[in-house]
Amino acid sequence: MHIENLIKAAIANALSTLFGATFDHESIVIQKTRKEFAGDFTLVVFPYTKMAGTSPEGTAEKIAVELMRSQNIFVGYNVVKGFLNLELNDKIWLDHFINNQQNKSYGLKALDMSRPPILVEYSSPNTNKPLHLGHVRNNLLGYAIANILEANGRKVYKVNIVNDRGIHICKSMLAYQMFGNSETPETAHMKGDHLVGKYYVEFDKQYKKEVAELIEQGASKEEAEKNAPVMLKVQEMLRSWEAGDEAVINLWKTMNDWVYRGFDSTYKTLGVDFDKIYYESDTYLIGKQKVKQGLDQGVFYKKEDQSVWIDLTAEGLDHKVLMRGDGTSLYITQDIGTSIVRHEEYGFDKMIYVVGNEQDYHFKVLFKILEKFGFEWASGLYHCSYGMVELPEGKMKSREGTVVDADDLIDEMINTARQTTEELGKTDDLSDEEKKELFHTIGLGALKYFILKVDPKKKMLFNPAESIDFQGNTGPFIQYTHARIQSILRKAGDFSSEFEVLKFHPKERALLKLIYEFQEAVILAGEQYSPAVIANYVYDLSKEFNQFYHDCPIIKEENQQTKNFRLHLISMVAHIIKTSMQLLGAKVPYKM
RNA sequence: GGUUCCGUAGCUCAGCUGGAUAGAGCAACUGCCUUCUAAGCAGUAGGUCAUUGGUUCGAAUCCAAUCGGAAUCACCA
Repeated sequence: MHIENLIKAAIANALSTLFGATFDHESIVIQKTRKEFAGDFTLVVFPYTKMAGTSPEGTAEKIAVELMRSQNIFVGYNVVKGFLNLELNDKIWLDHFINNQQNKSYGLKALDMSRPPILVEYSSPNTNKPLHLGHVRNNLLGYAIANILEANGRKVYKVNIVNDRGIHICKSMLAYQMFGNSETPETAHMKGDHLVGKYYVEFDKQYKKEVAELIEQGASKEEAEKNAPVMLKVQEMLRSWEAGDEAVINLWKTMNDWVYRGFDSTYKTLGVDFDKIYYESDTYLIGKQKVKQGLDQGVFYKKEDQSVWIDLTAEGLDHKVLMRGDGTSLYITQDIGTSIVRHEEYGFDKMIYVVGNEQDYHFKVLFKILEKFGFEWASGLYHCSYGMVELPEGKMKSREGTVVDADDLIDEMINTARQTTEELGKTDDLSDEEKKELFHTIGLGALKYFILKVDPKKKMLFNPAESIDFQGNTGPFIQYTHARIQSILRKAGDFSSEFEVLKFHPKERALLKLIYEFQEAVILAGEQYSPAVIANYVYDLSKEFNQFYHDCPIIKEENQQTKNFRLHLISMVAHIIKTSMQLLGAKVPYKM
């Protein structure tokens, strides 16, 4: 950061000298010079042509001459139309490198515990079926965003809200009662979440069958859907649950436990975790309480049928129902309660909800409601709205069986990593244990990078065939680059900390610049809640390293000073690659 | 229908608050491994930045309209 400030200050001074008026550093806009031109930073001079009273070229020339006269951070310049390309003194790059190369937390800010924490809510599964590709994007985004915010110096707590109650889980429970024959994950040899998911599908099958039968007997579609025996039974079951019926509650606990064990295993292989897990069955009552309180405060109003509403028409939104006529709670009821509880527990000044963009409206309403309650912290709520994951054949539909299961997907990635690695045969000397770990690292690295490299806000297309590609702009490419550097460092053994460089190779300079830019990438990623910024950065860095590797000898370099410098340079590149991948929640191998 | 988001190479994506000749990867074609890991590097080809207007020294980027796509507008989550 400081290099840019240095340059801006120099330019501001030059402008003042030339044109009299005072210039604020902030008002100076410089950009990186495009690589087809000589130079490091570029000043666009069009804004100053009027003041200079001459052509863009003339203006640029004037500014350049003054800059060259007044300071020594630039060693050269060239003017192309209205663009002044400035060449920085190599010493500036070198100093930045030397000052930071030993810093293990380069690019990361120290935690500032004097500020309130940030909460990041992600994952938020329903407990009636296993996790799928959509949840994978959610989990990877949430985990990475939490890392990135922490890298920007903020204490972050990762929280999860599990939607463990409601009609969806009752459907699985009912189907299990009907067809389950008391099987368990152990006897069925299935992960608990998959077993419960199986009965969710069973319910739907049975329901469709009954609806079809009723229609055949002369019922209308609506009647059939409303009166199908399993539908009536499942509603009955939900009422029993709310009434605390012991048998129902026990079954609910048992099946949810199966699901949690399944989720835990998926979370573990995925490498994500939480500081606190909230359960809807605990928080929905608090939400109801708050809604009643809001009613007393006059923030909400009640209709004749006893349902509770809020009027948001003045805010450009609509009327929104907050509690059913029969007093039961809705999704938003629970969210109101949960946010208040969380603020009491953590005193956060910011809470990020990582939730798909299909819920944009929901969060607008939620934030507005909390604002109307008068909570100051409501202004710190942010919906990190990400796009849906689509398959080449279109949207995933659980009922049509087109979902990509998270566990299957992970297995497939790890398998492909194994196959590819074994074909290349570079790691035959690793132990079985090491190989297992390596395949996991590469498979998940590929998956995570593939998903995180696209801007969260955009919907993304997941093509199974392409996602398992390990060449080009992929996780394994970046991991490979890291392994390559480590291999060189192993071969180099100990090397002197002394080095001196008189003139950089263009590829060396390019790497030094990218090293400098890492700090900016971390900041930008934090501001935009976008792991993609880090992903794109680390890809550029890896690509640049591979070019350098191709063009410049390292161990074989004869000049000892240059060789030492290059070894230090690539150590730092490797460290930044590792750090970047860690921010994304991915690991790097030392050999692959 | 109302609101919101999106439209960049055959495909998947970059392109930061407006700046130079719009960049990568995949797919296609062509070179480079007795030399630090070829999961690499280099090259060829591929574009009316959906369309039309507007704002200005300058627009893929900002504004408007049109076309195309998606989400949402439930006493679902």
